[in-house]
Amino acid sequence: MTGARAPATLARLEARAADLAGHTLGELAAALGRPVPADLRRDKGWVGQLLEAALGAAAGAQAEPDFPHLGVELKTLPVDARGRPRESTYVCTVPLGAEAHLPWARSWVRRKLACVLWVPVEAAAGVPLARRRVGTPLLWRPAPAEDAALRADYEELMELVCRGELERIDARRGRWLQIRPKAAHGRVLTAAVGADGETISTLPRGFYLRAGFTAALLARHYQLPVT
DNA sequence: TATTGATCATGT
DNA sequence: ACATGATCAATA
Repeated sequence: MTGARAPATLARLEARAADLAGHTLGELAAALGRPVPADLRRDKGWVGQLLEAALGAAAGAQAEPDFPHLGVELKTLPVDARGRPRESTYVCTVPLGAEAHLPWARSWVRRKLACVLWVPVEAAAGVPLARRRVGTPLLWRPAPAEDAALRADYEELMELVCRGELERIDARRGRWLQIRPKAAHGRVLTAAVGADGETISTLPRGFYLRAGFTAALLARHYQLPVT
């Protein structure tokens, strides 16, 4: 078997995700008949894909949520021994053309983050991949304050994009939402609008949620210490 | 050690 | 080329 069937309801999805908590990636892989790579260096998406299969997410669907009928996006979250996120979370590509003018309410970012099933996965250095454990899942919808904070970042960043001032954007901008390169390698180019309205070629960028944002989400839900 | 900028695999 | 899934590795 390569994966489970998609849960019919939100309650079933949550229940299935809850059942995964406490199990190791090795156990999941064995149950699904998938080999465990020695490390993630050449297979960075392995953990996410394993959880997709275990939960019955639609595979290879583009520009669609992982569970289209439920409107739910699945995100695994690598966490340290204390349960705090180790990495930022990729959200989506930054629109550099006409889509760049979309207001927050209709933006790609907001759609992606409308309803997310976060699944923490142990990722402490030194713990072998097969022995890493899955944590307790969290189904999340942005609270009004979270939505407003993300909107502020989005508007600040996208204004620069719209003005053709992409060069002024680096990962330091944005309180919670940041923009960073997102490409197979540094020579990839995509079309964008320049400062004088002309078409230019530039490195594709992606929106990422800072680890501090996801840390706050988990802390609020699980009552972890906020250090 | 946290963060930024670069990169890996796969499918359409 | 761009979407999915992210982590790696150099730097601050």
